[in-house]
Amino acid sequence: MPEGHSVHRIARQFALHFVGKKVAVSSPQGRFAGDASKIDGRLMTEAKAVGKQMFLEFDNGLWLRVHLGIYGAWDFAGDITADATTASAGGRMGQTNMKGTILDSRGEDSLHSIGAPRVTRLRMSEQEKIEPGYDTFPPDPIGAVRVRLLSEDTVADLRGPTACEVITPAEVQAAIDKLGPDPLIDPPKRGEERFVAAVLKKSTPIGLLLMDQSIVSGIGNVYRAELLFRARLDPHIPGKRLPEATVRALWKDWKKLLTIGVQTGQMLTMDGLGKKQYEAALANRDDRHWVYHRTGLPCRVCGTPIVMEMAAGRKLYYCPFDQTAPDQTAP
DNA sequence: CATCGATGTTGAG
DNA sequence: TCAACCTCGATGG
Repeated sequence: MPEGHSVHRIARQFALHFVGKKVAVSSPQGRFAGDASKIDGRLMTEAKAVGKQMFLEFDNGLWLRVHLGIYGAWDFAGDITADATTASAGGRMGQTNMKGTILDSRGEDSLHSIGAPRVTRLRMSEQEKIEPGYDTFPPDPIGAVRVRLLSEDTVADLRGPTACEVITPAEVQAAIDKLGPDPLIDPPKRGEERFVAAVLKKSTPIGLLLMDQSIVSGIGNVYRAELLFRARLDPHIPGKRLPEATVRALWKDWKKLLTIGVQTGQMLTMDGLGKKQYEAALANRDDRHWVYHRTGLPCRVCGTPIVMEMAAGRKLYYCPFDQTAPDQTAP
């Protein structure tokens, strides 16, 4: 479920609260027990995200590779500073807070404790939310926890990942080499050039290319639909038929949306709106996108009903009126 | 309470 | 092309 922005935020959580600490690694559920012993008790030395994958390095040179897939999630607890969560305060998390069950570890309502250093329990997947607290540290694992990473004052539980394995540096490099550029990882110029070159050589429709992690990293079904609408681009156009300028603009827009996503923890794709509409988008998840999940609803620009069609097993949403072939003669 | 579907990927056929 | 993976919120009875 998480697209690239979530994974970067999760990596940041590890960088802030685990890197530099000795980590006890276990597998309460059991399925990771063999690999857990390879890194159990080591110091975590680095945390980084590339696209939808995260890599955690330990001081014996081994890495933990995690891909959350469609249901994976991390639960953090302990000395997790409010830092990583404040940016979401206006959105989804605000709603959670308003249910009234959220207390930080000092027993104060999180909404009214700006600057408070701790929250009780933070779940990070495609959404982020604060969950009810616990009595003793570390808290008991909730559900089937594949991996538990426990430092002296923080804990992270992983459940439902598509991929979770301990690998060597060479294998990390191989995994990254299979991925297309990530705007937050690749050097700016080089990332754009890689993307443009890859797209312009493919006869595959751009709607599929944007979802191909070997072409560009981190885009999922929401960002795909929204990027194409923002570009007013027909998803069916083959990559090689697009003007180069259009492809460059797509890359720049992805970099922009990803940056916003990492900053806010939300997929804000209607950033050009006025203040009033923008706040409505923040408040209502159903009112947040141009075309995603809006089958049959009127296009926000022209009123034409939004179309949904299946493409490679995923739902593709677009406006059949506004999203057209780009003008080949444009500069 | 049962069922469905999801912001993903892999591998079998 | 499609099922499997494995979890959980949304939906309907």
